[in-house]
Amino acid sequence: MSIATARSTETPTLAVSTVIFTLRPNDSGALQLATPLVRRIRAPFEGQWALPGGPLQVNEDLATSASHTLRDTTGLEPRYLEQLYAFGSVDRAGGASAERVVSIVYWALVGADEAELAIDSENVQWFWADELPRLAFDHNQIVEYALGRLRNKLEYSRIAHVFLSEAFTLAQLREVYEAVLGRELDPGNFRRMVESTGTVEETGEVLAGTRHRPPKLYRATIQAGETK
Amino acid sequence: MSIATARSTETPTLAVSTVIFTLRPNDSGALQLATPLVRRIRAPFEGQWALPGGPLQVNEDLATSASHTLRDTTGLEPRYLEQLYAFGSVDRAGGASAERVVSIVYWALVGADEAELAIDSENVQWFWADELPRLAFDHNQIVEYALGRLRNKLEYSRIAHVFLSEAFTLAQLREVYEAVLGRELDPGNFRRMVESTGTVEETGEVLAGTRHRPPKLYRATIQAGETK
DNA sequence: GCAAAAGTGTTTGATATACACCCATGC
DNA sequence: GCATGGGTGTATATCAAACACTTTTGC
Repeated sequence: MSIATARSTETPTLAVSTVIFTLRPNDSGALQLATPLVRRIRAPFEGQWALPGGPLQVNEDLATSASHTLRDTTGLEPRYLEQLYAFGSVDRAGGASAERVVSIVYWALVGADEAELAIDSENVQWFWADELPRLAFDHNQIVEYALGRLRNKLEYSRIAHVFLSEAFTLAQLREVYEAVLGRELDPGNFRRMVESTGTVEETGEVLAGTRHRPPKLYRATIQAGETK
Repeated sequence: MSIATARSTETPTLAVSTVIFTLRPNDSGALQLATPLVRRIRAPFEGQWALPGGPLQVNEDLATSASHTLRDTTGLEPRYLEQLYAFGSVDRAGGASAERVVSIVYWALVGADEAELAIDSENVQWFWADELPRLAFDHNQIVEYALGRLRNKLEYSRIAHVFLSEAFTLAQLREVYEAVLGRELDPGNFRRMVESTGTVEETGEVLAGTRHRPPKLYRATIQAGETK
């Protein structure tokens, strides 16, 4: 299992990383999942892209640390934040590092509207979540795992609206589902599904300016944003 | 949030703990969930019961550490082992400790047959999972969380058979479900549910010695035991 | 034969899907 | 008026729960 040969009395280092998702329109105008990565500026994996994160401070809670990272790298606030998994294989650096690092990974969602304001710099760039380059450490696997969790969670819980602004049409909400799940949904059935769960309520307003019948606007009903 | 006042450059300590479940017949003969706890022999929470666990060794994988703990405290091997959650609130010791400890918690299942051989000593005792005393740290919450995960997992995955020995009757399997979920299930519907999932197959044998029609024996079909 | 659990069959209701259709607006 | 997506209605399939019934053993 382990390829580590050096033994020491040192304890493993603890880091917190965050997989951040948002939705952005791609070239053909459809929404697509995007995630920000940071370029590593030192060994191991120097120059390669990696998940944003850093060592856990003694006086900082895990979720707080994840939020911090998000703010520091993108300038954004998470609309949703949840612990994903703790990754700690002895050989997860693939032999590229002597140091043992255990990463507690969170995953976060930010609004599509806010995400447009996100910082893009030489060392922070957004990628399409399904077209990532080869990342440092085991970070490709981690993103895959987070994607699976997001898709799964979308189906049994009701977090889709966090991608949207406060008021939205059901067509917009459906577009979120379709982008995340990667398949088309029947508008009629989708409407019934959403209405039956009681997660949205009408605002009373409609969205004007479309070429056709103006759709009703909805808002999300009160629902706990997770942190644990 | 935090009640910590001291700041230091120290890094948080990393520990791995394990919530261990098995099924044991209670006084009325019905199966009930039991879990082993260890008595703390030093501050904080000296003398109180706590989850088995210990600091993570630099050259040890997370799941391996959890297995180790299980073996050391009970003498048993896990039949199922999965990461539960990383608990790391700054104040999770409730002010009783100056040290910051982040615990990566696993949950494990051991067979009811094996569990009878488990060690019971002055400092290791088995408790009914729903009648625990007040535990050290936030361990009561952790066990509750693990219980929820077990019940949930039982319904959508097929891990119930790990409590049983290799060959079992459907009535025994149903008894496991009933004990974990805490409600009775229709024998006929239960049979169909199990058969439709294809998780069991007939051994060809029947169980003799009952007062009535001898039930068929089944074994679990090949299925991945998780570790990640 | 009778009791008791094993095992089978049938009915019913809830829910998801497919798809036909009407509605309201901009042009 | 007509194109277009918004929104509603309805038939069908699938599946879970309830429950009646038959089978096979020990006594």
